[in-house]
Amino acid sequence: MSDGQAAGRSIRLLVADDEHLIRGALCALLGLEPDIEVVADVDNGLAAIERAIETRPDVCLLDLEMPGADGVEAATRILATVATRVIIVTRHSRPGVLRRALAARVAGFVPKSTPADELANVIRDVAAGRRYIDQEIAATALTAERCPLTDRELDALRISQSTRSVQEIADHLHLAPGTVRNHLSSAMTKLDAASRHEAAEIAWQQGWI
Amino acid sequence: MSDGQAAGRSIRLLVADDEHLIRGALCALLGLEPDIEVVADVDNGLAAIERAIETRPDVCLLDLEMPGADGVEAATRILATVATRVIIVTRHSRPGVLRRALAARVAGFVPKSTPADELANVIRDVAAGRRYIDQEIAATALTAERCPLTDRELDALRISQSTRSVQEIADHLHLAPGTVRNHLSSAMTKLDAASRHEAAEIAWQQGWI
DNA sequence: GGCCAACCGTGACAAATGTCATGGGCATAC
DNA sequence: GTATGCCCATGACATTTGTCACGGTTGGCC
Repeated sequence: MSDGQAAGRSIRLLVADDEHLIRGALCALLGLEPDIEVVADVDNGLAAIERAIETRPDVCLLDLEMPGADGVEAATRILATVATRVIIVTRHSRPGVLRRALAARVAGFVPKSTPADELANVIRDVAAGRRYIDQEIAATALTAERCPLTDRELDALRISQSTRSVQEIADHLHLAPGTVRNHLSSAMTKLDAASRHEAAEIAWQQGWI
Repeated sequence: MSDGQAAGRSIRLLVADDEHLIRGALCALLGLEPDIEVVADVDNGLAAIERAIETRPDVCLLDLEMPGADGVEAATRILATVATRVIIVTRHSRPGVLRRALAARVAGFVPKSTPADELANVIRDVAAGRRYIDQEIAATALTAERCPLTDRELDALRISQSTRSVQEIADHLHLAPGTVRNHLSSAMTKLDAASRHEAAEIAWQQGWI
């Protein structure tokens, strides 16, 4: 596979973003570029996977925040099946997500604050086989320290996001309530949080859960 | 003021959105419409106010979520100075914000899920002096019951957003801790929340604080 | 006037939450 | 082998949080 577009052939692009306004604008704008052709546009992650398999685009432009499957998950499943390249576009770049994305063999990672004409260049770069990671995001990702939490602490935090009482968390994990409180307390200390909710929030921001 | 654009004159538009990618795309796309001319584009609320005063556009398209001044605040200050019309674009439409927006004499209110070509029509409608409120948002705003919280409950919730302990809230309000807990408890009951944080979150979602 | 409802402020009480000290298991280092 | 360090699990303890019952004030209504 690899470079399917020699000079003269246009880049076949799939666009996935759940906001119609933005997706429509992107499609229209990128479609104007002489060397880019939008072959599919969808509004959720699952549809992105399906259409990518159908249309086999050269490049997939995926929003990170989407219903169905988020950008990284969609990327993983697309790349497992189709010979294509993926660019993730994101609004808030939680450090740690970049790590996940790179692990998923994503070729590009840009924030939505990127100017539109620059995005076209990123698409060309990626289609040509290069990688493009936004400077800013890369810097914060490097600065971001590694996750200091243990497995159990992460488990407890993850469940505490969707649950109200410690007892419920304990039930899920088959642990005594005191143990759960202990893990949560430990996580709170490490993250300098005042409550388990805040700790979970921080861990989420960092992309650890 | 009012209808500055008889047939033949193009609609002069200001676009404010903090995400370059989207703003760029919007400007380019709307600029393609024969009867729309983008005369200014900015990335924050304060700049929107300045440029609106300078360029006196027919219509201002403002993102609700912006640094500096949010869409409604910018709209208020623009409309106090310039004879123009404002359309607010939003991602998550908290009910209650619509109320604020209408009170600020905003002429249009649309979600980002609006297709791009429809947005152009909304701009034309608004420029012609009509109003356009998205059906969906209007419906949820009407469905949304009036705020059941009392003044003190709102005070307590507001402060609890930025503060950690009940004691601090009590200090701010010059009340006994027990009193604050009481107000918060009352609010929690009314909003069916399990913690003051959740109650504050709900009140915020509803646009009450 | 008396009655009623709503809001505010307060402290006593019960439940939940977070902290701490302890012990077991399992690696790696000496 | 022993020692050290880390993670896990647990129960006892103190603090924080939410609930409840009470009294005071205000304003509308008969």
